[in-house]
Amino acid sequence: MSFFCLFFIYQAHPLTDDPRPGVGSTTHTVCAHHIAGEDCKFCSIRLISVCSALEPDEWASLERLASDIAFAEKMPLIREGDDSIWVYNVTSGIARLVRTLADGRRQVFGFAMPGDFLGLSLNPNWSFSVESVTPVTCCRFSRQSFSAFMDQKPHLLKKMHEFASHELSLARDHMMLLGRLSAEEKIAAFVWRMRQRWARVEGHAKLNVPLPMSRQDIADYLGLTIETVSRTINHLQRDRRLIIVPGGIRILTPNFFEDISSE
Amino acid sequence: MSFFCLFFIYQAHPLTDDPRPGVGSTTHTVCAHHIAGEDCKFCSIRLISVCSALEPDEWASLERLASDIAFAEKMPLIREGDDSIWVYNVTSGIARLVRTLADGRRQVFGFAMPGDFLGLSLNPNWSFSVESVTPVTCCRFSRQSFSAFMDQKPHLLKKMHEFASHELSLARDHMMLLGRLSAEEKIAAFVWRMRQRWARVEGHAKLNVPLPMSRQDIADYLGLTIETVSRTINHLQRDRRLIIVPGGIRILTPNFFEDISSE
DNA sequence: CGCCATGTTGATTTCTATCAAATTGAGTGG
DNA sequence: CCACTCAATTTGATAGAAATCAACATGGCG
Repeated sequence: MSFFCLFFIYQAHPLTDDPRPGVGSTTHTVCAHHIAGEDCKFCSIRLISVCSALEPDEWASLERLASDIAFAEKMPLIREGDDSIWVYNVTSGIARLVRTLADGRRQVFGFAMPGDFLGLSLNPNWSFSVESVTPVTCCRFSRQSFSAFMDQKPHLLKKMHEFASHELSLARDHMMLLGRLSAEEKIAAFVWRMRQRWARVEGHAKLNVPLPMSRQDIADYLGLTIETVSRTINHLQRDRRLIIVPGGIRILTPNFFEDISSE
Repeated sequence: MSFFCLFFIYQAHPLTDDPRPGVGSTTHTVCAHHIAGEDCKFCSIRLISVCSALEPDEWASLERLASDIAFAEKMPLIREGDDSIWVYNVTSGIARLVRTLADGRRQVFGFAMPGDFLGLSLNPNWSFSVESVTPVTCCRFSRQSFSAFMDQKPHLLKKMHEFASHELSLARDHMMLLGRLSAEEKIAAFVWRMRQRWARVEGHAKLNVPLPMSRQDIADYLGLTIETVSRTINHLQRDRRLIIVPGGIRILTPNFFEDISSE
């Protein structure tokens, strides 16, 4: 097993291209931090990521292709249109998948969380951007070598297909939300979805739901404006459905959220 | 090669459950028509479907698993929640992928056209309904046997993954449309998308774009109401962007549509 | 302590939905 | 072949939900 322990400062740009006022232009200059690869068998997401398809003895060969990389918050991991040199397994933190139109209108497709794979399609370039919301760490592979590895491991390909199918299913849920739900329903479904998503990362569901993304991110995810998001969340608080807490919300009436999400 | 030529009348129900007035309750009683399987090498979609992954000598073994099935227009191929006994390759016609909420709100996820595969995820049950818009013919496989066949053919699995990835990409385009485009932009993008989709089926793009689905289907696809769809299309006609023709529209200013779709 | 980003609240506008009615058009039977 | 029927579509008037425009509040951080 070859471990390269050089601490390489990966040059990249903070998020400065956003045309909306007040977005971007942080003082960070260090975006990504390439650190030593860790042993798969100590990996916290090995059981929930695509790697779960592999047998312990196969991890060794995958490790040889992997390197760990860390991103500060609000940094671009991937830019829409870029060649996809790398694919990523998110090991910690949250990133948003986003596309922006020429006039600045933005749509967030989803939030990548630990265990999620970026590059499921193995396409030669990216059709969306990925930006860290919190600090993010990833296990990174070159697309070429990961693809070649996959060709030798049909069970890994099968797992990738399962992940892509699951994403497709979530995408359809989201189309339903965007096309047919009211602002209140969108917020309620979002809160419930985040609760379930955290449960899968943490192993158990809680009524405290961390929402590390900004109101703008939530708005762009739900096809709303920041004002409507703020108003709706505060309205739900006034109705005693939830309480706004630092860094997220606390659900008071789980049934209300569950019913809206499943109807 | 075993060909079963019995003409079996498959019992199924017309679309009668739709809560909206005037939808459903056709006089058809014959839904699906199980007809003799055809030879893959004469199949019109062999080059654009998942079957394109297979070598000519592999078609023979796939044929043994396949049977052709025909549906009249406005018939259910698949009901949301059903066990997925079968998976389908659409060989002709158009079907809509749709989900309906308890209160009747509907979202159309997309339109399946010749070459499209229904059941990419190979999940044991369906998370959406599929209903024929025009008469539809499919090449049908039992999910179990298709899945087993796929396990023997990694290149077929890879093709399935490519198709799922492509669907995911289209799903993201559609999230952008639903979340951030205006009614006029939605209609224009839809028209352009249908034009491109026909081009892939027919091999060449035309300015005449057949739209066999109803205004209601278009509305439910775009997250609009039927009235807004009608008004917007007629507004585009008044602006000399297109002409409404029987069964579809004719594009007059391709650039206008292309620009809106790609911005 | 004050600055700037982020979030909240209020007033008003706008786009699309809703409600309502008229028109078209495809299919049916006389 | 043509009148009739019913569904589908179009058009018009009005309502309503969310966007927009505009302050104002909060809060983290130097």
